[in-house]
Amino acid sequence: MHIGELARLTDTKAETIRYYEQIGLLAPPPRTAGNYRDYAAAHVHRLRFTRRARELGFSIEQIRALLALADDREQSCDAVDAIARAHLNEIKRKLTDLTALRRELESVIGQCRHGTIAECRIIESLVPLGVTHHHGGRP
Amino acid sequence: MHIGELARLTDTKAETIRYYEQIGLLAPPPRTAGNYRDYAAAHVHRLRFTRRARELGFSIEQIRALLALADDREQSCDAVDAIARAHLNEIKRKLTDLTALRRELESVIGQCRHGTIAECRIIESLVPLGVTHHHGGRP
DNA sequence: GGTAAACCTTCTAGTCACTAGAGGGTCAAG
DNA sequence: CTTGACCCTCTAGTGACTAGAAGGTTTACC
Repeated sequence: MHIGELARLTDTKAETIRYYEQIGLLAPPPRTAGNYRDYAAAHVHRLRFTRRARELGFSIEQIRALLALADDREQSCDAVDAIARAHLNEIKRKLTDLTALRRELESVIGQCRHGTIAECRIIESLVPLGVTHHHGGRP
Repeated sequence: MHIGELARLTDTKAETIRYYEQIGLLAPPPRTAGNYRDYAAAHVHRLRFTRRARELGFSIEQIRALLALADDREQSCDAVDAIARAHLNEIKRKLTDLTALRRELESVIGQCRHGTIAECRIIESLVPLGVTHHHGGRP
């Protein structure tokens, strides 16, 4: 199968597939007489795995590790579990940060009285300390 | 004041300050005889504003707009409000996505029975459709 | 056989917001 | 007069792609 069909089957752009090959995430397929990449079912499987992991937010390096583990069928599943848990912790951390951010931004926006910039509370909120504009004024 | 002191006062690396100057976010200060950047209080204010906005997740382009608005003191505050609200919506969207992600990842991890890779539910969860490995097997 | 469209190839450079490093210049203290 | 802390410019790297240029291949149709 050509790269376009693999792209369709995995919902991935052809450029991304070539990029994955370039960084060694997807094995280079054989080429046709016309130098076209010639993929087989195993590539579809591998790429679907990769894309699904990306959807779940795993990094390329994490996926590289997962792919290596997935091939060693006798090995314990614990290493996989560890990668997934590490990723989950990262997501939880981001959620905490974003939630704090939302609260803060909501508070900032809630103070808007829709007056002029000069009395804008949002702008004021963006200056952390008691630093004020001195537009030609004397300090 | 030299770039190092501005860096300390604003909790920003000197490289970042030079970067902000390069992209036109911070006005180029005058230079000393020895070609050192020579900052004044206004720069501290401006950079604090910028850094605080970055902490709140505003993009450089949003900050560029906010800075332009902040200088026009007669103008209505609504444009500022609009930028902040747009950003808040973006944050809410990310929170939704990330929450869904956490749920999904928790479910995936919860299925781990700590056996071998061959029977690993996490690995299985990473293959979206009913695509299976055929390690030499006949399809 | 000709040709046009759809597909493929490689290579390069752009995105975002910095960060790191090379290779040098300046300045104050001892 | 040298040491060390600071500063300068310029270039390249990060992650995970994405876009575009300039060309080659295949397929469908006349």
